[in-house]
Amino acid sequence: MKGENIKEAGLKVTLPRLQVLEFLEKNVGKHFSADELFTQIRISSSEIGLATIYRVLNQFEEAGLVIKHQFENGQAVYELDTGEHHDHMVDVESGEVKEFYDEEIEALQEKLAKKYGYELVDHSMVLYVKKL
Amino acid sequence: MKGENIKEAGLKVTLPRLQVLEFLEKNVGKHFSADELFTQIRISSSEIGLATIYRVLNQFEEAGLVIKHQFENGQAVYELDTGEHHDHMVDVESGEVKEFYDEEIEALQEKLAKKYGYELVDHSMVLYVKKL
DNA sequence: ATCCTTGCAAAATATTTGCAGTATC
DNA sequence: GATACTGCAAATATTTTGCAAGGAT
Repeated sequence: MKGENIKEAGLKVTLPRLQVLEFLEKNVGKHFSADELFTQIRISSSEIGLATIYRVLNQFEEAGLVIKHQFENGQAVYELDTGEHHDHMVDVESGEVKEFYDEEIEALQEKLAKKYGYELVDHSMVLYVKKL
Repeated sequence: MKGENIKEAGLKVTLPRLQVLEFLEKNVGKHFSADELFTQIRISSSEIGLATIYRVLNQFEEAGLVIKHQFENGQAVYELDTGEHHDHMVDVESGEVKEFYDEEIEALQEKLAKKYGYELVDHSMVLYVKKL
């Protein structure tokens, strides 16, 4: 169903919400700022307001539909939450974001938490990199 | 010497710069937003401008005297760069923050960046944990 | 004496909110 | 039809910049 997950979040299935969700679904693994989403959706179709984008993204985040990231550049970016954990690598020169998953790192983090007497609940790791 | 590291950064040793640096030196391991520094320095002494705080912090960051962190709340925070890198472990139940350093993780991050054709410039890692 | 630095105010960014009209259930 | 939602504009919040005055070497 098209707006099933929107409805499940207790939100009405409206055009702006569908547009935002569908755009993110078409671009899984990529990250967009509110302004980029605004521009993209404006280009491909109708009259959407930037404020609405922000409102919808906040509601989606609350509902667990999207993940919000605050990388080092001031602007927050959003991506669809596919439920599959991954970490991020940010090219500090181009701003490009790559996702990656490394079993060794994950295991090491578990081990580290235990070493300090904790259980690992969640983590975030961002590598800031530049091209060699 | 008091303003030695300021001078070494190619900056003139001025009152605002000394005040910011000394405040951070008195609070190693803690993090402050520009606004908090502004308020704190205003309370304890003289007429300093918020814009100056921002300028000084940017210069200090450039010079490697302070580290800037962009946490999840929009406001950037700064801490003195003691030269000792560390990551953070946050107890999700108590809110307590532990700093830690692990050679194996550091090496693995370098390796990972290389694997994707990048040079590691910086990284941030936060482990969210709870007591076992 | 020169050039850097400062504080203030205004500008630039990023995001949120008030409101009156509109669409969804 | 009631209520939630929207777009726009105005309001906030954070950080940067222009400028004239003040300070360091």
